[in-house]
Amino acid sequence: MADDALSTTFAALADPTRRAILARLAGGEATVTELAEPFAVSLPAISKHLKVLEKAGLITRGRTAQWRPCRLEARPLGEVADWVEEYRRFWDGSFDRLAEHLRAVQEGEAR
Amino acid sequence: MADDALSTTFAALADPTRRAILARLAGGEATVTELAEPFAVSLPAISKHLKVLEKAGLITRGRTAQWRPCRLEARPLGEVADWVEEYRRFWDGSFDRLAEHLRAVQEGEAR
DNA sequence: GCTATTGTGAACCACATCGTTAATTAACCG
DNA sequence: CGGTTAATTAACGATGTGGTTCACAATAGC
Repeated sequence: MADDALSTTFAALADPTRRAILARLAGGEATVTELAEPFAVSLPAISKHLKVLEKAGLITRGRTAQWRPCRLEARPLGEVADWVEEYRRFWDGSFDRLAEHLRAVQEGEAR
Repeated sequence: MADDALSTTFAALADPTRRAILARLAGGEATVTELAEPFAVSLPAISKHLKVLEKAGLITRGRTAQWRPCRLEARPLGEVADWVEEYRRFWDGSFDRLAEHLRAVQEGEAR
């Protein structure tokens, strides 16, 4: 995988388990076992997912006794939002209609 | 890789070459050789990237003589935008300040 | 029909990813 | 100290990714 920040973030988000973990953390901090509870995978698997999320800067982990509470860190999501926003005009309708209008005009000229 | 639509889209975006291809296509249709020109990789490598983008629904390909012009299809990006928007309150500042306020209040009560 | 251009397919390699089980670290508690 | 709980590390396997080179299909144009 490419090692630039945006690629790392997108790669971290390309997994439903990891996105579900983020959704859970949006409701507040949670420990690893709490996060693992809804999934039919082993604890080490969850631990690996958390490491991916941490490397992407999407979570941080504290340390309270033997628990390692995870917190959501959404700044990288802000960068994703900024990136995708550049393309908004291509999907929000107005551009499609404009493009079709332009194509129609062009065909008219060709005739 | 997971096979749900959102995961496929995120995975397709987790590569700077593919994002650059999308950026190029935002300026209009282009052929495979045109798209390959800025990159120091072989044509088959670009062909594979295009296949990934096509499977994610991010591009469509026409067929004019021996050229296969590519077009940007941004609808999946709209889904990405919708997904990330759910988390906006976690990075746009106001929430951080609110959270800190709540923590401060809680500490006050604990004293 | 021959040749050049455009693009894909097949086969292969190096390496990353996602999962497992078993062992290990770290901390609490009686 | 000994036992329990929480979580990570290590080692392994299956599969996917991204790149290569070489061969091939499809079309244009002489």
